[in-house]
Amino acid sequence: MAEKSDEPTVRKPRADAERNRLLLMETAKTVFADKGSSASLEEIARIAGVGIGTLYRHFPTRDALVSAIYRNETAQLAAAAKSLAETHPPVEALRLWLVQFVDYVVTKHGMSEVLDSLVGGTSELYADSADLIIGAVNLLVDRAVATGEIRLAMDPLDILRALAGGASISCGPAWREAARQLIDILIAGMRANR
Amino acid sequence: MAEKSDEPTVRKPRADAERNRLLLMETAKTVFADKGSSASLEEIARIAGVGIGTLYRHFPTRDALVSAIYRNETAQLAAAAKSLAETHPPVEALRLWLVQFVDYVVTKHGMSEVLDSLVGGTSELYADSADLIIGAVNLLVDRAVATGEIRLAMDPLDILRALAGGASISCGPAWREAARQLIDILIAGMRANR
DNA sequence: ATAAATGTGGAGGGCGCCTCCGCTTATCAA
DNA sequence: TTGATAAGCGGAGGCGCCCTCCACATTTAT
Repeated sequence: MAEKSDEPTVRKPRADAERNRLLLMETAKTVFADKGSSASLEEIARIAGVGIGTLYRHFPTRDALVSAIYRNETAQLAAAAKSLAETHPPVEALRLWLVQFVDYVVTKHGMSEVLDSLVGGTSELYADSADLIIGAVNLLVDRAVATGEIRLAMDPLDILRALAGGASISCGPAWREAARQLIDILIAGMRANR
Repeated sequence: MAEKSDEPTVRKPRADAERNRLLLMETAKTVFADKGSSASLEEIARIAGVGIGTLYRHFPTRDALVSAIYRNETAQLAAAAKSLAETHPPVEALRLWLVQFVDYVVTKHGMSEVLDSLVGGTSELYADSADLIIGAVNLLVDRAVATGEIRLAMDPLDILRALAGGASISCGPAWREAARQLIDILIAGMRANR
């Protein structure tokens, strides 16, 4: 046996396949940004210059495509929680991260798939990305609760739902500003020191 | 001229037309409740036993249909603001109304058209319903601000956006509970007495 | 060079949206 | 009651999108 010990045959993935995958993701990112998340998948394939079948092979569902596009950014957002936690006092870190979260959501202007993926909870496909976000917000909230600075009688995820949901209704820069105010109000409302 | 002075001919609206209009609204309400807001309009027409053309005559867009269905309930919700304002202290009235607002939204489980109509702002069709809601929340917030009990540095509508948006992501009873907590936190955060 | 695995592309069936227009039915005047 | 006529009905049909499927092309490994 000249193969790897556990797999009968391992073959280098075809070069054209990987090329098409990346091409589709780039094209989709542009088109989604232009036309919103409901853009036609056939149009994306057309613009990318590949057949519709190819798109579906790489991304069996619309969600899979969207998820793939934003996986990196999502991971970054989650990572930011850690670094904020290390460099800021608990409540301030939480506040800053929530602002970043809103910015992240707003730039995807109303892509309900993205939101569902992060905080909706039903989609299996997104489990990993969602876990990252959930872990991030829990880390920050737990820290702030541990110092006794804030109290929280609800799932932190629901705060994200409110912030993200607002964006899905009134997306764009206006919500960005509104959400900042909202975050301040929420933080104030959660503070334990009356 | 035996007719009205300004109109050449006024004729009683046909009885079957009005019948079909009501039938469609009832059917649509049921179907939307069952299958969500993206249910097929053709299916609604089929179940109602009318042609698709008839549906489109009465309700030129999906929004028009949804809007017609919930116009009454929306008006009631708006009216509740007035009666709460008369029977409760300002902040409590606001809190109670927000709870009612969430209940209202949740029962339409994630009908983004409804939400857009109320707080999204772009749709012309809903201007009247939206104005009612905007008037209601402004009334309550203004009252509470006037007594100095709360401060608010943002458009009250944005609070509704957050509450309604959350429902669009995580609809159902779970959000109902979460929103109640959120409302309490918001009220606490808006209180001026530190 | 050749075999085998891997990936491609687009035709095709299904469905929903919406328009258009020939036909039906209710209303009104005589 | 009986036309005349406006008002309304309904569904065929064009379009676009979704997604599957498979004959064919390309790549990799031998």
